Amino acid sequence: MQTDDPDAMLAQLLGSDLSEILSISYVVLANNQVTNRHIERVHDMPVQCWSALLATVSFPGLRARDLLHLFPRPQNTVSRALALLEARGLIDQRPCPQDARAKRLYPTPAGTDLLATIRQTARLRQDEVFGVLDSDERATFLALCHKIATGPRLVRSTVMPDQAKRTGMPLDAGVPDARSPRDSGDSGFSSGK
Amino acid sequence: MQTDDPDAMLAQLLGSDLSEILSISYVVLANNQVTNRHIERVHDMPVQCWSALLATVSFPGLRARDLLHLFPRPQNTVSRALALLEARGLIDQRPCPQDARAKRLYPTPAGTDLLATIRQTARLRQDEVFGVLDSDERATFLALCHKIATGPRLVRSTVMPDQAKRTGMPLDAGVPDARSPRDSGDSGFSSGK
DNA sequence: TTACAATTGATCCATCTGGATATATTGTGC
DNA sequence: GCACAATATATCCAGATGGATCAATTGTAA
Repeated sequence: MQTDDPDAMLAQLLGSDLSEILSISYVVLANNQVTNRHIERVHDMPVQCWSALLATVSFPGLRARDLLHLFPRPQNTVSRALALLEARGLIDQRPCPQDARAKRLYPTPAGTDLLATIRQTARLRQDEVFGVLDSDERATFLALCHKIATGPRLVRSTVMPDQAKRTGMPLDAGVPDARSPRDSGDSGFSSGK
Repeated sequence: MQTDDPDAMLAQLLGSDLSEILSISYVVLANNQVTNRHIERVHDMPVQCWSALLATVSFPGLRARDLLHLFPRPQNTVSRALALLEARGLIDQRPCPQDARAKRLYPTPAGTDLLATIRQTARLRQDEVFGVLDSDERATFLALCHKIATGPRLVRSTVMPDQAKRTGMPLDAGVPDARSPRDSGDSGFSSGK
């Protein structure tokens, strides 16, 4: 099937055999373009920073490793985000008495204030994105999202296991690049391997 | 409210005033950790490459700019993804007769084959993620996703406009000044982090 | 025609990302 | 106690990212 209309192409992809993954990814990608860029421009802060700030304000005293569970991202990304938040005086990282390796995170008043500002804009944005649904639909969508989010295979896949290796790739030969040092386990994110 | 259980924290965030945005973002972030890493490991290819390959196989003859509409990403990212796909012999970029600026994209047989492999795995992954829903729920979820995806404010926000400036400036109508890169259509609009 | 804005895609380059690794601490078994 | 694995976080650095810009073309209006 052929078409030249971008909207028709999008509609067709979102109705294909990969409709579910493509649809939800499209929504989040498109929203990220708007939201992340806005927060970056207005507050000079990448997305992982205000995610971390949100969590810290919501759960004062949590540890960096808890953030990995709330916002699945590489561990060093979280570490740097916290360093930035601390450098800006938005959070405090205090050594944990029970475990000297860990640090407990607490928002400063400035951090709490800034988050309140961001939260307000984010709420408006949320209503903008989900406002096309009526309130019953919104409730339904949220409930289904939660069901998906708590599914056991979302984070621990069997069809795409962590230890999968490279396939033969019989037909590349033409790329000078070729060497990639990937491998090994997933530091940080997983609780077991 | 205080808790030390990461699962309880997650549940609480996903039920907060930002529940909808946080929930859908969580699902996609978690899935990306699994899917993108897998494809990268197995096929040595970043996510934007197989997205572009999928689109090219689905709509042979499309132009790079169409990809921006299908997969909202920075324009240079798309440009590089296509260069890589071509270097690997997975697509051809042929000059467009109607418009010498543009190039039309066509999959090679190798590209079509590789996409078939990736598509199969992606389908399995999709069933893994959405399999926690019964088929009525899946249909409902998909329909609601589509409604959200086609909402006019998803891509063109009013609360987070493109021309927003640094902190301190509230969202007054801004300056509808001269040289603002307004696009009535949707060219090079994109870019986000 | 000429001039100029708009559009398509490629490229520059400062910054960011993330896999690997390092450092410090805790826990466990002997 | 000691040795060693596991855990919490920080840091290194090759390579990716993305905002800005460029060159080439097209469209448009005098």
